[in-house]
Amino acid sequence: MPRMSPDERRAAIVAATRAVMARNGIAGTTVRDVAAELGTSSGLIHHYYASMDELLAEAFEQAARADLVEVLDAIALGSTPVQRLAIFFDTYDRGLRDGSGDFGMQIWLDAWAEAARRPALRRTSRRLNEEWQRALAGIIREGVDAGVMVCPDPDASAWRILSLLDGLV
Amino acid sequence: MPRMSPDERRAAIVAATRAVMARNGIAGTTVRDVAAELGTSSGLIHHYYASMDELLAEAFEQAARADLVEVLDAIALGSTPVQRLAIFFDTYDRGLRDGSGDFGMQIWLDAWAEAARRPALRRTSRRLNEEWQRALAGIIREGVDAGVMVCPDPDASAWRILSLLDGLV
DNA sequence: ATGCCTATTGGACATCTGCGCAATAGGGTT
DNA sequence: AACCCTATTGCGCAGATGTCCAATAGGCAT
Repeated sequence: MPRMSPDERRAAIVAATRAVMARNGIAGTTVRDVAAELGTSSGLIHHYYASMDELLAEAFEQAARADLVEVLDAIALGSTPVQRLAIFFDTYDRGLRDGSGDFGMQIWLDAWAEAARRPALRRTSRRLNEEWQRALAGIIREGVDAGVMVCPDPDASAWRILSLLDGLV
Repeated sequence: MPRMSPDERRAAIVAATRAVMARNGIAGTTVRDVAAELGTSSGLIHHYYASMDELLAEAFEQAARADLVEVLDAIALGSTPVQRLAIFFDTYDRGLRDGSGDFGMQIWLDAWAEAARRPALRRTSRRLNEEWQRALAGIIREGVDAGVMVCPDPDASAWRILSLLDGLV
């Protein structure tokens, strides 16, 4: 109800959307749910976000990027490529158990399923996935350059490893 | 339009549902879509299936079981456990490329996402998944009994292997 | 104080969904 | 040919959803 600056309001809307998403899944997140979570009217959401697709994409991006940043920060603690790779697997594993982060990997399944109907969400999901791949490929490339790993095609290997990890959910 | 026997009609409804499911995904399959695909009225669907959930579960079961049977048939051609395991991986791999079968693995993602809202579909999905696990565990157990494989817990290993394969999509 | 800009409201609207029901029509039996 | 059973119709209902819009109100500059 209180009047907020556009930036604050946008942030509050996305935060409320993330909360509802974590509770009901992406498909179960409606404009009215978000408005109720926020304690405002539903019209306000559309004052800041042109479409629900756009809002869901933004909320998913923030949620997914938070997990990515968490893993990247943990990786930065490793001093060698091998250490960093070990930390990557360890943090990734902990992240998908929905323990520390906002929620686990279920949101990625939702995102992939909803992507068929929501163009903005599809683009965001695809972009985030590529960022994960780039991060992992970077570690492998470091290892190859340092001579402690052997991998003819780090990019392809990164894709395959991520696929395996995702499947473990 | 033509009058059909209950058995024929039920089969026709499920077939039409599978067609729509393959085209629009599980979430995008509505009663009216199925009726249009079938060339009948929407009321007819409810004359044979009490709920949409039930119909989707039945259609998913038939589609998923078709893939399972295909793999099981291929496995039967192998003479040794090792051969059978190789055939399993090979056929599974071909199946998920949506080449031969009705469609690929996308239906499993849809099923998992929709399972949150549709109890019957959730039960069916879970049951089919267990059948896959049982099939794979059976092969491993044969290998262990024959002394050509070593595995302390075939059931757990089967789950893990299936997770990995699913992730590869 | 006055006035303007805009954040915020609350509901209307169109669409889509699953579902149910009274009426119709087609075919097999007698 | 008369009849009954039921497969089939077509529409209506209630609920949910995304989107839009005219009206309101709160705060900042003047």
